[in-house]
Amino acid sequence: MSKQAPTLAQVAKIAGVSQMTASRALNDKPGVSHETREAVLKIASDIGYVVNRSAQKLSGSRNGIIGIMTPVLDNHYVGELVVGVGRAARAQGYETLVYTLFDEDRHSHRSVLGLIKQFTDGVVAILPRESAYFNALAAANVPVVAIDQRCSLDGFPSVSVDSYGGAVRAVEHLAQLGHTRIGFVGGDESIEGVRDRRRGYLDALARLGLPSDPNLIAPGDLSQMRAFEAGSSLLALSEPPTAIFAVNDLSAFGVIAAAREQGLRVPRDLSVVGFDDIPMASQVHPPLTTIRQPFAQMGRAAVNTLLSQMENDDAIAPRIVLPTELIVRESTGPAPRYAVGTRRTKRSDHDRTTSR
Amino acid sequence: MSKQAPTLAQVAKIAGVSQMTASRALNDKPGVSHETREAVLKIASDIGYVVNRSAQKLSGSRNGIIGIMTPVLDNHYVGELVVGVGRAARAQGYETLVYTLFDEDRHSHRSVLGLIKQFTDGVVAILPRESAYFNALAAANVPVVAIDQRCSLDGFPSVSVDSYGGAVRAVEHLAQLGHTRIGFVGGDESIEGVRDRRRGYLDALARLGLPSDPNLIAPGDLSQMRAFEAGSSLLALSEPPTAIFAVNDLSAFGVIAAAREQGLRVPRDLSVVGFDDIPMASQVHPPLTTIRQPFAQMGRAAVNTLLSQMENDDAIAPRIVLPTELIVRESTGPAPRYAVGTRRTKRSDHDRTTSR
DNA sequence: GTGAAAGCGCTAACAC
DNA sequence: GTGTTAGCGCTTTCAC
Repeated sequence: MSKQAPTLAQVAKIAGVSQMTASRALNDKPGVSHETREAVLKIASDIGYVVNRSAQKLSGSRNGIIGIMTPVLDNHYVGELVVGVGRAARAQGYETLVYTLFDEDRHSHRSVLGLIKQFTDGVVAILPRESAYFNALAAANVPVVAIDQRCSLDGFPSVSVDSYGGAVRAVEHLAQLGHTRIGFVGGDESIEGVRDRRRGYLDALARLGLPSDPNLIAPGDLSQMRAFEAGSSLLALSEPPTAIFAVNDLSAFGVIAAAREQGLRVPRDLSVVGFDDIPMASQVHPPLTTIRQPFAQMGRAAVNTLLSQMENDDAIAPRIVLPTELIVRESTGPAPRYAVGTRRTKRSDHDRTTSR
Repeated sequence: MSKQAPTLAQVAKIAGVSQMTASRALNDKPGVSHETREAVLKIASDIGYVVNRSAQKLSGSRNGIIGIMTPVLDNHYVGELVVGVGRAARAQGYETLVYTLFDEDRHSHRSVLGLIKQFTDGVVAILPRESAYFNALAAANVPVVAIDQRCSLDGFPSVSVDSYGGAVRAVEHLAQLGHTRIGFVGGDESIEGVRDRRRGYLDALARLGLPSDPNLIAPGDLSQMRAFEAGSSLLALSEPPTAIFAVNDLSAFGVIAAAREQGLRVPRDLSVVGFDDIPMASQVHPPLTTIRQPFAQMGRAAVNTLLSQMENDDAIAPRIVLPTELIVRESTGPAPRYAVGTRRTKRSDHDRTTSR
C-alpha cells in the first residue's frame, strides 16, 4: 500500500536540520536563514509533506482551521453562507470544516463543543433560532462569531444583514414602477429579519404616501407552498395588489405560481420581488427581481471578525450589519394601466376547480 | 474564564486508577472490573470529561469521526445526502465532519486528503463528476465509500440508486393514468444517472407499447430554467404530450411553470413527474409526484459499508444499488379525455408576448 | 484486572 | 540562526 505520510522529522532529517528549524521554516516564523528556509520548503514539497493538524492543535498552537456550525443545511440560505465563509476562509489561508447540528443534538452540547475546540481555531456559528448552543459556546472559551438574522446574543460578535433597508428598497422599486397597491407575503415573525422586512415594508409605504391596507398583508412561513396560498388569497381580493413583496425568494416563487394559476402573467399583470437572491432566483422563469443578501461579504466579514477575535481575545464584540442590494430582473415591471378593480379577464371560475 | 477542559489524567487521578484503566473503561474495552468501570464513567460524566479526538487520532487509534467530502453544497441533492449520512453515522456512534471542495481546489488534492486523514477514520465521498480526487483518495489509503449517480470508479465501494428502475416506474405510473403521449425533459448526459433515466423512459415506453416520438424528448440541464424552456417547446408541439417525466424535481418545477404560462393546469391538462423528492417537492403547489431517492437509506448504506471497510481493509468493494420509490402526490392525474390535437382553448397568442 | 513506559507529530520555551 | 528538551492527551505494548 501507500507508505506512511511524511512527517516533520523526515523533512528535517533530509534537510539536515533540526525539527524546530524545519518547523519554523514551514510556518514562516522568524529565525531561519533564507537559504535554510528555501531548502526545507523544497524538500517538504518534494516528498509531499503535509502538516498534521491534529498534532499541531494538540501541541497547543493554531492549526489554521475554522469550524462552521450550522443547523441541518437543507435550505439555500445556509448553503450560501457556508460557501461564503468557506471561500473567505480559504482566501485567508484557513481551511474550513463544517459541523452540522441535528435536532436530536439537544443533549450533547458539551461534547460537540469539545470536538469543535479540539479541531479548530475558532468557529463561525450559523445558528438561526435556538441559542442553547450559544451558551455552551460562551462557556467553551472558543473564539466565535455568529451569523444570523437575529443575533441579539450578548457578547458575541455578529454579522447580519440590513433586512429593514432591503425591504424599503424593494417597496421603493415597486413604487417607482408606478405600483400603488403593493402586497406583502410574510413569514415566521419569530425571526428578527422577518419582522424587520415587515417593518420596512410598512414604513416605506408610509413614507411614500401609499395606502397601507391590512388586507394586503398575508401571513406565510417562508415556504413556497404557504406563499402560494397567501398569494392566491391576495389575488382573490376585490382590489388585488398589482405588486407583491415576498419575504424570501421561495415565497416569491409561490406567489408567481399562484398568479399563473389564476391566469395572470408576471410581470405584466403582477410584479413580484423576493428576498435573498438564492442561486435559483436567476434560474427560474421569469428571473426574479430580489433583494440580495451579500453572502460572500457576510462570509468575509465573519472570517475577518473571527481572526481578529483570535488575535485579541478581549477585543470588544463588534456587531456588523451589512447592506443589501436590489437586483432587478424580470419579475417586476410597470404597473398595469387598467384601473384598479377593472382587472383584465381571468379565466372563469369553474375553470379553477381542483382536479382529482 | 472557563477552566481547561478535563483530561483523562484528571479522571484517572480522581478515580484513583491509572490512565490506562480509565481509558479502557471509557472505551468499553475489556480488562476492567465492572465496579471500576462504573466509577470511572461516573467521574468522567461528573467533571464533564470529553475525549480529545485529536489526541486519539494522533496516538494511532480511531477517533469515531467520519468525514464527508462534498462539492459545494448548493444543491438539494447533496444537502439531503449529507443529512442522510450524518444521521446514519450518529446512529452508529460516529460524529461527522464535512469538508467542502471548492472549485479552486484543483491543486491541493494532497493536502486535503492529508487533512481528512488526520481527522477522520474514513470518508464518504459525494463527488459528482471529477474523479481527480478519487485518485488522490485511492493513494491516501483511507477507507472510502463513494455515493454517486455514476461511480464507475474501480475499487471503491459505492452506493447509488436505481435510476433506470425509477424512470420505468414513473412512466408506468403515467401510463396507468391513461397517458399515451409522455414527454421527457432530460439533463446532462454525462451523468450516468441521467442516462439511465432516459433509457428507463424509453424502455418503459417500448415495453408498454406506447409510441416513442423523438420530438417528445427535450434536452435540459437539471436546472429549472432550462426545463421551463424544454417544457414550453414540448407543449408547443402540434401534438403535445399530456404528461411529462422530468429528469429531476427542479426540472419538473420548470415544466409546471411552463404549463401554467401557457394557461394549462397541472394535473388537469398536464401531468408531471419529477425525480429526487427533494423537500421542496412536497411544499409546492401542486405537491409533486416524484421518484424518491432514498437519501436516508443511502446514508445508512454508505456508513455501514464504510464501517465494514474499516474493519476489514482488504474486503472486496461492494457496489450497492438502492431502489427508488414512486411518491404519488398531486401533479399527476388521469389523462385528459379530449382527443389528441383538440386541446382545450389556450389563451390567444398575442396574450403571450413577453413583457418589457 | 491493572499499571508503567514509550511514542504518535508537532511546537513553546529555553538554551547556545 | 539553530538545536534541545519537554509536553500536549491519548493509546499502544508489555509488564505484573
